[in-house]
Amino acid sequence: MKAPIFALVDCDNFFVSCERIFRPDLTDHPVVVLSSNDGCAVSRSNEAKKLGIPMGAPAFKYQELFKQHQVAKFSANFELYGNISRRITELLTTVTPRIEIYSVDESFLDLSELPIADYAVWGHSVRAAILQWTGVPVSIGIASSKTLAKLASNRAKKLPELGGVLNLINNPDTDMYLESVAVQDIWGIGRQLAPKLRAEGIDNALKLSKMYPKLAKQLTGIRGRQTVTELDGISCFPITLGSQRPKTILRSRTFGEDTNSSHIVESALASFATTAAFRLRRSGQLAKQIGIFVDTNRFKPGFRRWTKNMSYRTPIADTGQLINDAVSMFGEIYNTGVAYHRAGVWLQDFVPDDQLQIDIFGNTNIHEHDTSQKRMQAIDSLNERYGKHTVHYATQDLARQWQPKRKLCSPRYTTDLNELPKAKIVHTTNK
DNA sequence: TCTGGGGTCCTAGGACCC
DNA sequence: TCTGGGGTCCTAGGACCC
Repeated sequence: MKAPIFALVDCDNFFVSCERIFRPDLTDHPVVVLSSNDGCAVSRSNEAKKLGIPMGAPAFKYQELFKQHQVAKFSANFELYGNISRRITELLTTVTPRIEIYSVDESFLDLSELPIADYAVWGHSVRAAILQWTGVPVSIGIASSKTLAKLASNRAKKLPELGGVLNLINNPDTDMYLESVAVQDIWGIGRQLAPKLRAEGIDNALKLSKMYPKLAKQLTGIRGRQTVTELDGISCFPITLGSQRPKTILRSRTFGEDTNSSHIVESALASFATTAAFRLRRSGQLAKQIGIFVDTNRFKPGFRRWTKNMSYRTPIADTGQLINDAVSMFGEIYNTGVAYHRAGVWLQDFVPDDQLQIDIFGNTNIHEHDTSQKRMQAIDSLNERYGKHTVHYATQDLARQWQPKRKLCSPRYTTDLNELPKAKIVHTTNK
């Protein structure tokens, strides 16, 4: 077996880059993409970063700066980003089928078995192909472990002279690159572990790579020890091929406005249960547990959260049943005096939908289960064919007022025929 | 006035059992 | 008032990620 070699392909400022595909006028211009309710900056162009807008910056605190520098703002348009993301991973799949889609904007590739003479040259050609075919700039890191590949792509992003690609395989400058990465910027080292390590005098990746594994385990737990080993060039985290089935599914939103209306909250919960159940069915699973939560505003004094959950003897994926249970659980905790700010539905404790166990007390109603499965299949295929909300449950319609605000949303350029980009034909005449 | 959403894995401690 | 030791399983919460 050959020594493992990984590439991490990481899109630059992904959401901003997606918006720029259709707005070339915004190249070199500061751009931010805002979260739900246009609340926080969740993606920033390099120009916006230079203005000092941090990740997660609350938009209302930066309005002045936005105005002063004419920062272009967009509400997050996940249909667009999801579509661009799929185009990129399809392209990468033609490079090698041994790919792990790590997130919407990052994929690991296993290069061990590929006949590549020069990894840096290979990286630059992949980068150029993605830019040409999708318009999205990426950074590529190549190394013998995932953690080092992450670190390499981070350097490739930050150091312009690298042209977006850094290979650390047999690279004599590896120690220099490790030394230039602060301990809190290492994959797997977060807000809690970084100060602990700094207190031990370990403030960069090179020092961490030389830490005694025993001490690392003691100080940072098993994952921290593995991170140390990975930085030392020995792979601990293998590539995960194929699509993984989720272990929990959560759907939640902050409301457009706080509300104390039970109808509005019920309508929101019904929508969350619907999308969660659809995701559950698409993953080929049934759930044994459903839970709900409702929150007040966490930034206001007296913040509170209420939760409720229930288990099913026979696991289900039936939207109607899940809506019913979500709404009735809310009925048990509803309080007319509360300003509800946010709510959510989660599903967990899954089993594959082809392995329904008959419980020993004879409580499993196979007939009801089969009827439900067929009903759901019919609804899903109608909605796939004729559009998302063709068939839905009435509870969702009781009130739509809970929906978050998205005042600055770009068109769904690539996924809705009515919102295609318009081309302007310019006639030129030769004299 | 205005502060996102969706995940995974690990660990400590309690419940329970022998 | 004293009243073992060890194992497993489960769960809540912590820490991390994008």
